[in-house]
Amino acid sequence: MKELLEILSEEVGASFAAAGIDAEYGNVTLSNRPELCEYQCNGALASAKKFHKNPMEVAEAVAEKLSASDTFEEVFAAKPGFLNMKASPEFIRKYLCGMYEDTERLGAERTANPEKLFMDYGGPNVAKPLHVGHLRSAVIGEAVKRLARFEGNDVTADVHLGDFGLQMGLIITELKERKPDLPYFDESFAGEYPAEAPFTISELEDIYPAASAKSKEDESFHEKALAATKEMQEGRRGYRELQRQIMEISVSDLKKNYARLNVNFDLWKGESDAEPYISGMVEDMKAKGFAHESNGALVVDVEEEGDKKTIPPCMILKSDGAALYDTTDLATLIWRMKDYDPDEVLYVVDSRQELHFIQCFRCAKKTGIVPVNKKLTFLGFGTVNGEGGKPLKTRDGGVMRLEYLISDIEDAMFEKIRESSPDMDEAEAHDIAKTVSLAALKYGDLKNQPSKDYIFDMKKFISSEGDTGPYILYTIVRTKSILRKFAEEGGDMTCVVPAAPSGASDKALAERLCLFQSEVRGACENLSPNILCAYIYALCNDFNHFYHDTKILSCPDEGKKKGYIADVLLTQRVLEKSIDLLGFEAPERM
RNA sequence: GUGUCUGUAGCUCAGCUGGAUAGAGCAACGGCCUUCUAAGCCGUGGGUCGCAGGUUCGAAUCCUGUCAGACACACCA
Repeated sequence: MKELLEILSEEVGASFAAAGIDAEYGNVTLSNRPELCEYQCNGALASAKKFHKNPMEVAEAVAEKLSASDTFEEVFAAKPGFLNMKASPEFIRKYLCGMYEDTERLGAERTANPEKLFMDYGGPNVAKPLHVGHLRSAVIGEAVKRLARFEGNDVTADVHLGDFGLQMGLIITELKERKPDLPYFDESFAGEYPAEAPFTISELEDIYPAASAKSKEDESFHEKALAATKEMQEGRRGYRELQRQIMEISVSDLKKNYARLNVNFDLWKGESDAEPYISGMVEDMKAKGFAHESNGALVVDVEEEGDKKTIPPCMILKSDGAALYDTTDLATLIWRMKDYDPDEVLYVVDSRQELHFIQCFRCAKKTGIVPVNKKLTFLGFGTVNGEGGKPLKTRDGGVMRLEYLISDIEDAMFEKIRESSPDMDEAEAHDIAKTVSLAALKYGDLKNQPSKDYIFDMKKFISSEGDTGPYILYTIVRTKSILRKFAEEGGDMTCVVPAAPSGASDKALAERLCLFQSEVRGACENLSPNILCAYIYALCNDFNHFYHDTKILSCPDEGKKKGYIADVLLTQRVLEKSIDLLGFEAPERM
């Protein structure tokens, strides 16, 4: 189906053309003065300069033309030259029917230009527990992925594990100090390494912070870690085996955590998967003259004309010859291009890494790793702050682990449920707490613009008042409850059909429903799930208003009642489809 | 120091390519449950859109300057 505003714009545009003005001035938007009208067009004002016509006269001429249209119930010109419109109930009914018949996509068309998209989000480091910093990448990335797929794009999602950098050297060095007798450290060892890893996930989680702290104080420890990193990268057998073991243990733990967040990846590749491409890439860059030495390191200049500030060169190898994040990110692009040949690679990463990606992208294009016609996109997100605007920390100032954050919000939600429904079965209350708290967390994050920092306020997130996840879910639960009751009372769902809205609140609801596809498209095109959040919040408001305004099940007029039920059903479908795209779900009751 | 981003109600934020009296939510105050889940709904108060200029019929939105804050500036990722 065409988008509602597109249909209206075309019709208004035709009237502009008939009045001798370019049809594109007929662009229709939602009204910002709902008391006056539902839709407006400012084209007459905008065209005044170019066509040297009195905007008011233009608006009146267009209104005159449109007054005969079945699409509009009312069209009038206002003061300086606004064109104000109301859609006819019959037009709305037809549009709703179109959405209603398409149970899969609710009338939303796929993009006319589907592309092959490769997404890089998540970005956890192996051996380091997930912390709040990983939340946004996962949550935003997952939503963007689902939106892009819904729009008809071919999307591959890669978690891109951090498993090839200094943190591996730190772990190896620390482990060597703790258990020096392990065969991994014996260079002359030629036998089979044990199948069992020499550590558990919780040991690993203890080793990394200890090593990290040590390397900051102890210069020699730091140097050992650097050396170990390089040896691991160069393929020292025992270290590679350790790296593999660390990976294996971490990945199964990470998968659990991401599953808990309802976040899924197609690929569980890591930085280390780029290793086979590194030496060839370096040689190629040298041979073609892109790379040169600078202060002992190997770099590629990426400055371009028009830069407002000097962009530091992209570093390919450190002065000790080891790889670093530029190296693996570039070499990773090699296999992504070779194996997947995407039209676009999209990175959902902390915005503080923007400069790094500018360097990488330029270098990749300059050296031919990525053809110039492909898109490399950086979607940077802001920081999660605590109250007071400083980055969220634990009470003792440490990094907030993601699983604790999730548990805390789940516990708080459970308490809330116990208070409001003391009779509910405890197991069910736990189930619901899980579903609702995840929605609270994800919606609380996604409703913000990705690029902006936001303040994490647990009380606000789990509140069901205002623009929150629980409020959205509560509204969905209401729709389900009505539909359940309708069926229980013997209502026949198969002969329910949308009706022309007859009152103010059902018309407002109906017209909001009609906007579904344009909002989804807007969210997808702008990489902004917050647009969809704002839409479903408005839809929930409209629905709740309608709900309080209307006797639905006890409506004496059978025809009207069927129309109301259709509205409820369509509301439910639109909301559930939307939250599915955002990456969470609703319970049956709450 | 250089660059990027942010500055809208007490708090947290929306405001699309400039358009009609700047919108929500929270908090405050006041109403609404014998009727489909009150985790809801309705209402009241609250703003010189950081500041100063400029562009024009018209600016929160565009331009310049200025103040304040956040972030980034090659061998961590």
